[in-house]
Amino acid sequence: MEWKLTDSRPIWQQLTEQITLRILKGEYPPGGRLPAVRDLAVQAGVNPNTMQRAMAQLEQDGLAVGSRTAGRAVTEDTAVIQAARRKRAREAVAQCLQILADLGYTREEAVALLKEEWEK
Amino acid sequence: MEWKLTDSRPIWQQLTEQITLRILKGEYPPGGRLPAVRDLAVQAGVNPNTMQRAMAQLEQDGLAVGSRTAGRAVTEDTAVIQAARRKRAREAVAQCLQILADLGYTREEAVALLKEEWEK
DNA sequence: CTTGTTGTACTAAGTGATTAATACAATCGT
DNA sequence: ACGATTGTATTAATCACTTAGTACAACAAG
Repeated sequence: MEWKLTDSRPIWQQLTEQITLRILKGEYPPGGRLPAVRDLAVQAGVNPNTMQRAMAQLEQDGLAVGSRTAGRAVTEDTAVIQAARRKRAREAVAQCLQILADLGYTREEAVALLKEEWEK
Repeated sequence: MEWKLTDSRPIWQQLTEQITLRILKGEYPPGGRLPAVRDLAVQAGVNPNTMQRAMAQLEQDGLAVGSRTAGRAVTEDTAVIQAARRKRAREAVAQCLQILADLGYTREEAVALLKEEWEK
């Protein structure tokens, strides 16, 4: 389990995104229990407080539910998970197309570039 | 001239990216002079020091050249500009495809999503 | 030559992110 | 009942980013 903390953005945001990704991929299945905050913090090499903040964001997004002392679990609401998955995919595509448009790429150039990168 | 400073990343990085974009689009033509650091800072509503840091990054990227007292200009090397343009486009596409792959999208689903978003 | 503009440098202060080190209450397993 | 684990809260310290204010040397234009 790898943790990539390369951006110059707040670490807790990056942690939230990566845990979210694991939920969306099903690596953390719906209803399944999440590792303890302390364990996750050790794995990621960050302070427990930072991981705590990432988990709080996860709950606010509705992807995780916290029971006071029995640990944290992924939501059982698969609709929420699927909606988040589609949203993330759409955002990624929209951002990419926005950048290409900003750079003045025509539709043909963009399609060509997409096909080219797809092969890698 | 709009300046979007919305991310939680360092402002100078965002400034560098947006000035870079203007160079890549040709809004700041090769060899053309760039506005003074102080003027740009006022336009963007940031401290001159912050804009200064953004410009230093531009020079390090080879997109701008600074003469000690006659202001700063865009590089005349169009090859550098075009290379940066292609690099940015490739990175955008690669990142998008990476996210889609992480989310478990098949090639068909990805193509469908791309076509769908393209229409907007 | 004088004046204004330019890039650059410097210090000080404020803010947010992160780390560190604890501490506490609630619950689960034994 | 008891100990271990869990989420949560608190306080302080450190660090990077940002702002503010000022200053200086080099060059252009008058």
